[in-house]
Amino acid sequence: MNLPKSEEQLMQYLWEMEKAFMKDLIEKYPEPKPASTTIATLLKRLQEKKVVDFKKYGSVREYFPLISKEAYFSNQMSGVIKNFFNDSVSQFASFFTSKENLTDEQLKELQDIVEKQINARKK
Amino acid sequence: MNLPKSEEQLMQYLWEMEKAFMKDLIEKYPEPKPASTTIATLLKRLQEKKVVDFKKYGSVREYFPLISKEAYFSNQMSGVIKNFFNDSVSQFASFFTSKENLTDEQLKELQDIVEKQINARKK
DNA sequence: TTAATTATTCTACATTTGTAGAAATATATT
DNA sequence: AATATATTTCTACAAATGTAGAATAATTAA
Repeated sequence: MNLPKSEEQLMQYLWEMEKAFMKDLIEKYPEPKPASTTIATLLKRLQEKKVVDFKKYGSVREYFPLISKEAYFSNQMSGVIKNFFNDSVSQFASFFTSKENLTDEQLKELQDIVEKQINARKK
Repeated sequence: MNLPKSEEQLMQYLWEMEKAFMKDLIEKYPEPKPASTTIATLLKRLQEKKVVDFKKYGSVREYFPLISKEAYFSNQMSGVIKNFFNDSVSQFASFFTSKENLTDEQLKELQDIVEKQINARKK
């Protein structure tokens, strides 16, 4: 599932809020907000794509995501890694740590994270 | 610069070859190959976008990328990281190491890479 | 040199995406 | 109840994308 930018943006807000009514979503958008019908269209399309659904409270709809940010993100990453690194995660990691503008501090953090992860798996 | 899938695929091949004639590009595509005019169209569009250019050998054109895979990739990553991790690289790294399907081995590799990187920066 | 092959440009057209007005509904407010 | 407000569906339309045929120019092989 590869959503277009505008829909992804909307999903971003929805993931953040977990569930939301139209007006909450509109609020999320920074000025200049898109027309409410634009948001409605996006919601409609996302429903068609089975990415969003809603629960009805009386006649009010509360929208919620059908796929998790994690799943979606993982998928995105897999795509990038496959495309750019021949499916080699370590090749990617190497690139990432060297080229991506990590500060020394962040690099330390990463080291920490990796270590924790390794330990977590040991047991 | 965010290229559509089909153009990105072509760039992928071009990056791999560094420079190429039409026929080399066509060869790269797996069966069933797209029509050659399709590839020509993509090349044209990429030229308009200033992402690809060519050198003329007589009347034969040798195409080459105007932006590096690294630059393009970095940009893609920044976008993903910004979108999904609030611009926090370490948050991304954390997610990456835990959720992404890294094998233990790969994780070790990553540890190694990080360490090397840290050492490389020390001096 | 003539026919076959290759490369390039133009044109075309169906889909998808970005955006939003008009109309219909439902809800809240005076 | 009458009006203003919010929500939703429909319709619309331009731009971007995916794909490729027709026509043309250039190159090669018979």
